[in-house]
Amino acid sequence: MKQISTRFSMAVHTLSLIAVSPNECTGDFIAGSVNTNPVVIRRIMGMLKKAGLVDVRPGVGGATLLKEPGRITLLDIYRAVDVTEENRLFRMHESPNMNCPVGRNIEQALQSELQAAQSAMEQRLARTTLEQLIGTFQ
Amino acid sequence: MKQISTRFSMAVHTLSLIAVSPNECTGDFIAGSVNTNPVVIRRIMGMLKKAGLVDVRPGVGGATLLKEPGRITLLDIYRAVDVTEENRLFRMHESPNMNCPVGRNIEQALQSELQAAQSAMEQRLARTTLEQLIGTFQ
DNA sequence: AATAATTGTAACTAGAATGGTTACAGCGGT
DNA sequence: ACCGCTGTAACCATTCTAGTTACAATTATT
Repeated sequence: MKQISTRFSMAVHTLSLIAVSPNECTGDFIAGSVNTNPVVIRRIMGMLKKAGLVDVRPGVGGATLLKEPGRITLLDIYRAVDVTEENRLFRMHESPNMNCPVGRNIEQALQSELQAAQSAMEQRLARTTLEQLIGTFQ
Repeated sequence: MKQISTRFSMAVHTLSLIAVSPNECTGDFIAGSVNTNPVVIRRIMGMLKKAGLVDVRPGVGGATLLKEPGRITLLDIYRAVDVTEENRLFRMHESPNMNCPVGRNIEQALQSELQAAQSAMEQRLARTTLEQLIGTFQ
């Protein structure tokens, strides 16, 4: 990956819409605001539903938040849309040469640093709630 | 992207090798330790060279660090291997609907949060030097 | 009961990134 | 001149992305 998928920003956009205008939020309406295909939104809604963030009404349409906007963080959304593999931002090359002192030790040494960096990013995401985000422009 | 390319971890591995055993560090030798194809290492070395981190000797072979290991951070290496597009970790969906209050404002509001999260990660990478990393297993 | 709007998925597509591979030209000591 | 190395170009299979078409299932309304 060169960049984290737009699924994440679309999901934030989607939840913001549901929070701001709880009625009228059908997949097509959201797709119109996000400017993408409705199916893309439905896929994202499915992930948000699976994560317990929203309830989607089949047939009649529309969605509601299952948690208050003040209790949904950007990290919750990030995790919901499954944007990284196995919750690891950094991928490491596999099976380095164990006969080499560097090859033997690099994996563990680097892994903990990468994990720390990933955590720093995630904890920053966790500090912002949907409510705060909406508050900046509503 | 599901994950940040192994180019980064391979580059860290490569520089660690050069720091630890300044002689013998030909592309083939490094590739043997990393366990990949020599061309992959040569490509990475080209990027590290372009970033001013190493000097590679064509013809004769081998590479040397252009900065002390204590002055090369993981962030320097991360930046050198060009692992994200335009230095943006998060990609955002484009051209949301400007007729919608959310669509009109989400970009700027979210962008600053994402930038903050990215910075948190990068600053954590900047805190670790090659010297520290090598120190943990040498 | 029929209708219409909506959700939930499956299947397919074009485009791009990844990591590996072969091939070969150019460099530079010996 | 030789030999080993670097620097690239070209190509490949695989995977992810985001969009698209299609259609079955759901549910309020008529």
